[in-house]
Amino acid sequence: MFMLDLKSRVPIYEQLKSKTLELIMAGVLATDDKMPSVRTLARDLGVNPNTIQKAYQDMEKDGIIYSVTGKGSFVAAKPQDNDVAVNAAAEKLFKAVYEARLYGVERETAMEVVNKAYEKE
Amino acid sequence: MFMLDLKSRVPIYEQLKSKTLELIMAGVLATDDKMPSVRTLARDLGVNPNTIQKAYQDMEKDGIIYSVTGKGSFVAAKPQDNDVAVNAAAEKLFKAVYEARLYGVERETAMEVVNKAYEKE
Amino acid sequence: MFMLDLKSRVPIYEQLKSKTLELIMAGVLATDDKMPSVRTLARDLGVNPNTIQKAYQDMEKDGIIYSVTGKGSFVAAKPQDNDVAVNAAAEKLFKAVYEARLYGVERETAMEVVNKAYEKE
Amino acid sequence: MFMLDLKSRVPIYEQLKSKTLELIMAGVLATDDKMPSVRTLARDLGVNPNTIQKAYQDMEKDGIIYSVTGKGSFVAAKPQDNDVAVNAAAEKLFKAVYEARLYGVERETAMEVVNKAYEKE
DNA sequence: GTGGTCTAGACCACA
DNA sequence: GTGGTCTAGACCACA
Repeated sequence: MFMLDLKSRVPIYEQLKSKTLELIMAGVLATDDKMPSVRTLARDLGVNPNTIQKAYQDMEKDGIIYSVTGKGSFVAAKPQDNDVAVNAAAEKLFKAVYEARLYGVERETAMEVVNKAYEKE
Repeated sequence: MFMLDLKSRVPIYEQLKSKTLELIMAGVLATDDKMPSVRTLARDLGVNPNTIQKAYQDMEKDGIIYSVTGKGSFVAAKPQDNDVAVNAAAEKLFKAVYEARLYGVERETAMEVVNKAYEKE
Repeated sequence: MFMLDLKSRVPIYEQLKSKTLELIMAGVLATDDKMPSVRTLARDLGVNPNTIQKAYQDMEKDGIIYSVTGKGSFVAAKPQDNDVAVNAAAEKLFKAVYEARLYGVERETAMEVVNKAYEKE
Repeated sequence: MFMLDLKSRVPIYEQLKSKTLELIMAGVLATDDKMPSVRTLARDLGVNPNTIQKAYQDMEKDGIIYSVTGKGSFVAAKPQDNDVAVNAAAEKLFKAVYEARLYGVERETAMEVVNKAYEKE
């Protein structure tokens, strides 16, 4: 379920975050589903538990999962349109577009980039 | 020319980078134009020379300016389409769009964000 | 582990970057391993924290490490062939070879230089 | 003779240096040939005289040309194998190769890069 | 605790 | 004069 590319230059914890988000958006992981424990997932993926821990902490901070002491981590509510997380993502996007513009990326090119990112998969 | 907002939460050196890029894209600063010296600009803006130095070194790494020891700093060529810098900016944009999508930002919202960033000013 | 030559003409922050890269390529530092904190390393090496900070920020820009505010700095994935970083390095190399050629360095001499650089150590 | 690409992101003064070196290595410019004056060349190329001045100063420093006050600039001796300039170029090359190696460029790849740079043209 | 930004200096090589 | 490196601090947000 959480198949990652350990050889990619994308940090493992980033991949895990993306993967989890994908599974949530696709409906595979539903609200309040239990996430695998840090140790279990670390063993299954063959990576350092600290790495998993970091991804979980990041996701908790981003409101993607929540943890209950002694019970584990669980999937939080699916991001909705006026969620804090979605707005933060839109804000980040705005900065990226603005900087791309400064570096000479044309509006049309930016639009193509958006389309490419949404068509993929 | 390099008016900055010293009270902004945006780091001074980031503001200086953006401002310089804007001036270059607007044609106010042309290729090989001399930039003010680190010390001069620091004095004029009322900030520490190290802060200006950091901005200049960042810009040199990004290929925005080049510096000649003992002579000063100069404007590098304006970024062109197909340029390394422009492509890197487009690449960064793609990642930002992709992540925004993962967080549930709709394609239409992304489009609006792009338009907003290009309309400004 | 990070033994540096403080008396060398090579800047301390450059030495630290090279050393870190060497440790990563040698497998001593693995992906997601925690780097010593800026202050800890500064104390251990007997240099100013700003100097370490500069090295760390350079390395983060180059994709060698990544830092999480409040948590620390971590080793990014080992550069792979076809990586952006590796390609950028090859690009830089091409320019250096081309310029050396312009200055009258013969092909054989260039080859020797390459062998010398790869034999060392 | 000194046709440059004013739209390239390579600094004009760098292009002028490279072009001059090429012309010298190709035998088009011979030792003690007079270089065009800074003002003449600036007018012919349609660039700022400061840019030409910078290129000339760099080339004089590198021993590619020499200037006689009141008479102008002249082509210096063609770089020979044990020239200071050639050795400096080889030294620069060594550093570039070493850094490329650190970033994960394989020896074979480095060799290919060398061959590509020498085959071109 | 962690990294990120900034001030206020010093000294260096290069021209 | 110019940029480049470095020391010795301070204060900030984030966890």
